[in-house]
Order: sequence, then structure tokens, then C-alpha cells
Amino acid sequence: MPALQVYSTLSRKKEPFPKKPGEQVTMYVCGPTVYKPSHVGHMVGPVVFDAVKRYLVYLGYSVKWLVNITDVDDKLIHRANEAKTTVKELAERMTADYFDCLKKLNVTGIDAFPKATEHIGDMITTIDGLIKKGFAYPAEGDVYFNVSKDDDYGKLCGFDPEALEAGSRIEVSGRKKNPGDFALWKKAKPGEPAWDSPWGQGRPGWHIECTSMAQRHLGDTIDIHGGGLDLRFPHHENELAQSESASGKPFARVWMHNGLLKMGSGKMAGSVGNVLNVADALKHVSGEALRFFILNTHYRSPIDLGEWDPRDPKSPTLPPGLENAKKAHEAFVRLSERFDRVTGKKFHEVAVPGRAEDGRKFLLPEFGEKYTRFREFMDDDFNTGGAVGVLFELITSLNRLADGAKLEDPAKADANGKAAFEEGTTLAKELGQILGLFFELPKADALGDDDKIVGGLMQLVIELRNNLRAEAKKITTKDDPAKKMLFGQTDIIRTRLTELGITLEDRPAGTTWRVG
RNA sequence: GGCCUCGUCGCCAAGUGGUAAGGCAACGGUUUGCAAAACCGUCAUUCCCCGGUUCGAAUCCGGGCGAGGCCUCCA
Repeated sequence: MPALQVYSTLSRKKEPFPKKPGEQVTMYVCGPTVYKPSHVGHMVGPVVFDAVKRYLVYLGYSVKWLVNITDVDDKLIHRANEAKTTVKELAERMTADYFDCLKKLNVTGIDAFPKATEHIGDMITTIDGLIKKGFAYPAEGDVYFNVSKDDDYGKLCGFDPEALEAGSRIEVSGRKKNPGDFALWKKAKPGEPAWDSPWGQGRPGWHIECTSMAQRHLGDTIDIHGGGLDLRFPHHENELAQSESASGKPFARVWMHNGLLKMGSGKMAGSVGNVLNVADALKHVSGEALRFFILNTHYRSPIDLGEWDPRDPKSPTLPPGLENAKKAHEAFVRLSERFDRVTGKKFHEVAVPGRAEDGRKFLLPEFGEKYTRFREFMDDDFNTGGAVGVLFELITSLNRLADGAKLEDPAKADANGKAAFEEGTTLAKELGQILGLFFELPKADALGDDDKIVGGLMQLVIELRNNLRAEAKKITTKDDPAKKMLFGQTDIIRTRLTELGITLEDRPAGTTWRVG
């Protein structure tokens, strides 16, 4: 197996991953400012890095992953004023929404969500240290970072500080010594949330929370720092500058930036008005299918939802990209259902290996080939798009196997074929889990008794319909009117159910039904 | 204006020097009482265009055209 390679924004090339399996990896990914409900774009980073963590754990690393919650800033303050509520209440409500979205997309790997407001003391300590070292200066209640004191400022983005100033449209505050200087601490305006500090009442600047929280929870040097490509500048550049100035050590061994979500030709943004909230998308597509959509593309590329305008009433319910992903994802779910029918076991209860193993032996060589190629894709800078392709190839060969060995028909099923199918499907589950795909549709929430009634009714309908089918099949004369009439009735049942959104599937071992 | 990406089948997408994965859609077939699902087959001699390097390029270099991102809050 080739060693894991990761692309770092800092060096602009793929590098060998700096740690060995068995060691601990620390990961910090910039999280949301919780002032609005999460849109689909907010989920890209969490899903991508959740897959990164799952794969690292699979390779034998122990991973500690933090995502910060920015619960105080200008946008929150404005929004809370608009909504006639407090910053605290708004932040708590939107944080809950964010957590709910993560859960629906199977993002379970985040170990902690430090909040900015809970680390004000740490930030003051960091800022104070920067002032004492001469990297920052107070000015009329504000504190600024002095970019001219930082020799390698601009190294993350490859920006020349001089050029930056020339092209800058930033309105230069009179308090700044250099146009590129940025606020570490902002003096409070009346009515704003504020904390006491050596420089008077105020609140932290945008970038400082990440420095203080990362250093407090993960140490001065973290292994992976992640975030959206749009955060590269100024946020990560500034975060990097202040962190390394404060500690005197490298801040992150690898910088990973995920591509942004596009809607057809342009980016998805609140200012364009073409945002798709996660909650709205989930009305029409499962969280797992949405996750699949994100992981189907390499994380550094932009992800395209396709041409779609939520403001146009003639638009379909989902953007083309999600519609496509939804259909494609069904192949995974059907495989798990087929596994249940064919083996009599529950796919979702089958145990799978949780650790990588070189030189694995399988009943069929092609399983080994899929396993190897899946890992090669993941080793190559977490190429989930390629890995998903391998998963589809595996599914096709498993279905071919099940068809060939007649596994759906208990009377004709081939035992060797069944054993191979079981092993291969278990492998598919193992690989799917690495991506956080469990091959399932969301369970209906709190249907309870209604669920049982629907299930019972469907059994009844299927039984009655199969009685009619059996009678019809007894009549061997081809054009017998009675036969036609009986099949006509069975087809009416199926057609009407289809119109209700229920699909019947007649199989050798019996009839199954599903919604959709 | 400066910095940086990207342009692969109708759509999405992997592939970054060795002769084009995969998904969706479409068409033909097998299976089925008919369907659904599944399977088989067809579907890019070609990777925006023009040059160059090389035995060999979608992959490297130069130029052109087109799209996007960042430089201001943004995952």
C-alpha cells in the first residue's frame, strides 16, 4: 500500500502525511457563525472532514477533532436586533439547528465544539502575549495585529503584503499602523455584548478565537487545519500569523481547504438569494444521500448542484445534482435490502472490520481488487469521488453474483455464491462506513403505532393480491377472459399503490413494498 | 487592477506522462403474467481551441477563448 498523501495549501502540493498509524492526530476545522439556519454549503466541510477522520481511524490513528462555534460577532448582533432577540438566544437556536443537520448527515466524528464566548479569557491571554512580544498594539480600545512585524505574513495564500495593500479595498482605519493590520480586540459600542479586558470593554476580533481555542485544546501545533476555500484569506492567513507569532512554533502541519458549493454557474450565497437550507433539502432527500452527493466529488473541487433557482416556482423540488444523487444512492439501499432477503440476516447488524489490513484475502479475487483500489483512492489525498466509483463497481458485481447464483430463490440458490455474496456485501458495508454511508434511508421519526398499522395493511393488500395472482396463474389458457380479469385486478392494485408513492416488487420468495 | 483555480460523453464525475473509472439519463436485450428491481450490451479514437516538448500528453510548457473563487462577512 502506498502511504497516505495529503495536499497542503501551505506547500501547494501533496505531501506524505506527517504522522504514522498508531499516533494521535489533531484536527481543527473552522465551524459556523451561528446566526442563520445552515444551508447545504455549510455541510461540505463537516462531511469531508468526517470522512477524513473516519479513514484516519480506519488506518489506525486516534483522532481528536474540534469544530468551533462562533457565537458572537457583527452578523449575530445585527440579526438578533432584527429578530428582537438576544445574541445568546439566537446563537443557541442556530447551534441546535447546526447540530441537527450534522446528525442527519451522519457527521458524528467531531469530539468537541468549543464556543467563542466560553474562551474570552484565553483570547485575552493570547492577545496580551502578542502585545508583550511586540506583534500587536492597542489603539483607542481596539487591539491590532501588526503584519509588518511578521516576516512571513502572506505565506499561506502566497500573497505579497505590499501587493495586498495596493489592491485592497479595505477602508483603512486611522488607528491601524498598516493597512493589512487586523483587529484582535474590538472596542464595544453601546448595547453590544462586551467583556472586560485590559483595554476596556469589548469583544474579540474574528480570527483570534480559532488561535486561542486550538492552542488551548490541541496544543501549539496541530496536525490538520481545515476549512472552506473562502476562509483562506483573510481568516486563515491571519489566524496562522497570530498563532505562530504567539507560540513561536508552526501552527498546523497540514492545511486542507475544501471546495465550495456551486449552483450552476455561480456560487450559492445569501447575497444572491439562491441558498438551499439543509432543512429544506432534507424534506426531499435523505441526509445520507446528501452526504453521498458531497462525497461524490473530490473535496478540493467545487461541488455543483446544477442549474436551479429556488425562487422560480417552476423549478423542480430539488436541484439536479441532488436529484441525481438521490437516485444513485438508492442502489446502496437496495443492496442492503437484498442482503437481508438473501441471507436472512440484517445488513445493519452485521459486524465489519474497523481497521485496515494489508494483504486481505477474499473468496473472490475481484473483492480484493476493489478493496485495494478503494484504499489507493483514499490514500491519494482522500479521493472520495474515486472511492465511490469503486463502491459502485462492487455493487454491480454483487448484484451480478446474486443474479447468477439465483440467490433470490431459496429453492435454487447456490451455496458458494451465497457465501461470496455475503462476504462481498459485508466488504461494501465496511467501505461504505469509511465514508459514513450506511446504506440506509432515514427511519420514519416517531411513527410508532401508525407504522405498525401501515405495515399490517400492506401485508393484507399484498396477501390478497397474491391470492388473485395465484388464481390467475392456475389458468393455463393464454387468452382466457377470467385470467385477464384477475391480472387486471392485481395490476390495478399495484398501479394505485404506485400513485400513492408505494412500489410493489414481486420476487421469487415473495412480494416486497417500499415507499418511493 | 492583483492573486488563484478550473474547462473530460446530454448532466454529474475519477483520472495529472503510457493510451479515457463510476453514477444519472437514453437506446437495445435477459428476467417478469405484466411491472419494479437487477443483470448484459450500446453510449467520449477522444478530453475548450492553437502551437510546442516527448517514443508517447486529457495529463508538462506557451498562447488564446470560456467559467469560477479570493482580495470585504462567508463553510
